Amino acid sequence: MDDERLRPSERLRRTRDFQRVLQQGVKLVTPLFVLYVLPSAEPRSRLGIAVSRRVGKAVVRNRAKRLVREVFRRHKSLLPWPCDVVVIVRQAAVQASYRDYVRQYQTALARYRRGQDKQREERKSEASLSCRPLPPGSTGRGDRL
RNA sequence: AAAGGAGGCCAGAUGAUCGCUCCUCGCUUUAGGCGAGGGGAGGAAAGUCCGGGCUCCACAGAGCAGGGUGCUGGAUAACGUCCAGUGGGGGUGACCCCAAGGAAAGUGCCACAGAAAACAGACCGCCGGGUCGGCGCGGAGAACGGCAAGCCGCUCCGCUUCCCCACCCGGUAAGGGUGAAACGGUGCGGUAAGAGCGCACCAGUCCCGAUGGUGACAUCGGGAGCUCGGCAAACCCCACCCGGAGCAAGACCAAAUAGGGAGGCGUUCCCGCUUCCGUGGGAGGAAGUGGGAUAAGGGUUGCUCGCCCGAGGCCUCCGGGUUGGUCGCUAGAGGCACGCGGCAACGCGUGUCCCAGAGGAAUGAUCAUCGCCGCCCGCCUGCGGGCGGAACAGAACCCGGCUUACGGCCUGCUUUGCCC
RNA sequence: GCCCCCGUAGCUCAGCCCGGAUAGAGCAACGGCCUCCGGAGCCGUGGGUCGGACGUUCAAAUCGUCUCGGGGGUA
Repeated sequence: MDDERLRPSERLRRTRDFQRVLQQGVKLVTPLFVLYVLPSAEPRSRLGIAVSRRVGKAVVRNRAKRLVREVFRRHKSLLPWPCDVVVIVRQAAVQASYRDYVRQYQTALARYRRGQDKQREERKSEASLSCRPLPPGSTGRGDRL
């Protein structure tokens, strides 16, 4: 998975998709942005970005989106399986550099993987279930708490 | 050198790696993918303050209302923009600024202060005249008071030329603390006092004429004592302009809901054709279809008229579905160069170039080198090394302006200071 | 894209249409009275670039233009 491209099919474009990820995904808060991660049935991970007008002017918002897109594109291997990811950029990200973005993204996804591994082990001990590491939406909703 | 003021230009460059998007070509193909080549933010892309193009609105027609503009001439597709001028104003100057029609069409407002704030009027003042006036003067009286017969206060009568005080009548606007603004200014004459009442000069206004200019206007001459305050970014008047909406305009394709519920209004007439019924043939009737006139109602984004649409139709409310794709979408009032016309804005001609088209929304990230600026160190005063910095800001249908934000460079200009 | 509203004391608002000089009201703040103390009540006090700039006017919170910030409607 050393693919560093970002095709149109790897982007979230529908309001429905955004709503689903925001409601059912795992929320990961960092100083620069808020990540929502939800495992997906699609062959590839998809990215959606939201930047509020309160963050800054058009130039500032566009730059934030580009940096987030770059981080996602360069670090796809951090996701253990295909996921839909929504990134909500916070105001503190205005002054941050590309390196800051990378650092925050890495730590956030490390936290995500640790949480998922723990869940999987619990589930394995309860009952030997499917080998496919693709949790359905119902467990995803439970992950938020 | 320092301040100032005008105009123009640029918006770091090159390369590598990893990406995004569009176009062309080729291969492959189920959407799609791969390869090659090429294009990919701005001077303001911004604010949305104006003006157009373009598209649609069963036509855009008239009047009213509403909005806008406001010296002149030109430029332009158009403008509230630009250019050239006129008239004002500011600055020592280079230069800059001005919503700059009408206040002798009308209405309204001008706080406080002040006599008075707008066809003038008259508080003080000045002047003239008047009075059972006061005051003054003269005479008389004796009741009352002071008191040494007299005299004074007092009472009555008469006079009053002048001066002073009060009041009344009239003249006048020279002077008057005020105020943002006070009914032309100065001087002389004149007068009871005064006043454009008269005269001289000056300032302004209006009228007439001449000359120059397309014109705004300028200059000159003559006349009228005409002196008529300001505010129309107060209402308003005059002249000119404005149909409405906006690319989410609009066109097509696909999908979905299923002709959903409640209330109200109207459910008419004429003509042609076809079929059927009827009949001796007709008249007539029913259904379908095409056209016309209307009704209810609607459109004409404020109102009125007018116009237009309009027969299982229209209006209002509630409920439900879709909220995907393609086109519009970038070749244009286009850029650049040269020539010509014009003071200029700009126009014309020729040649040449094709120069962003996204759609949860592309144009990016990292690194290196060079160039620029600042600081520090070495130091042969030119170079080397290190660190840091590089503004405002991101196309969303397209143009022309305006305004606002902002880094730097260049050109010639003005004033002041110093040196030669 | 189109359209609208707001900005005045620490806070919530008047005043603006139709200009006139001390810009008001309530709450809050501060001081005093009252009370053993506090609250409530009563009396008093301070606090304003009227979002900013330019203009019109004798005079601007008010009128005009530009601008900044905040909020909303609509397809």
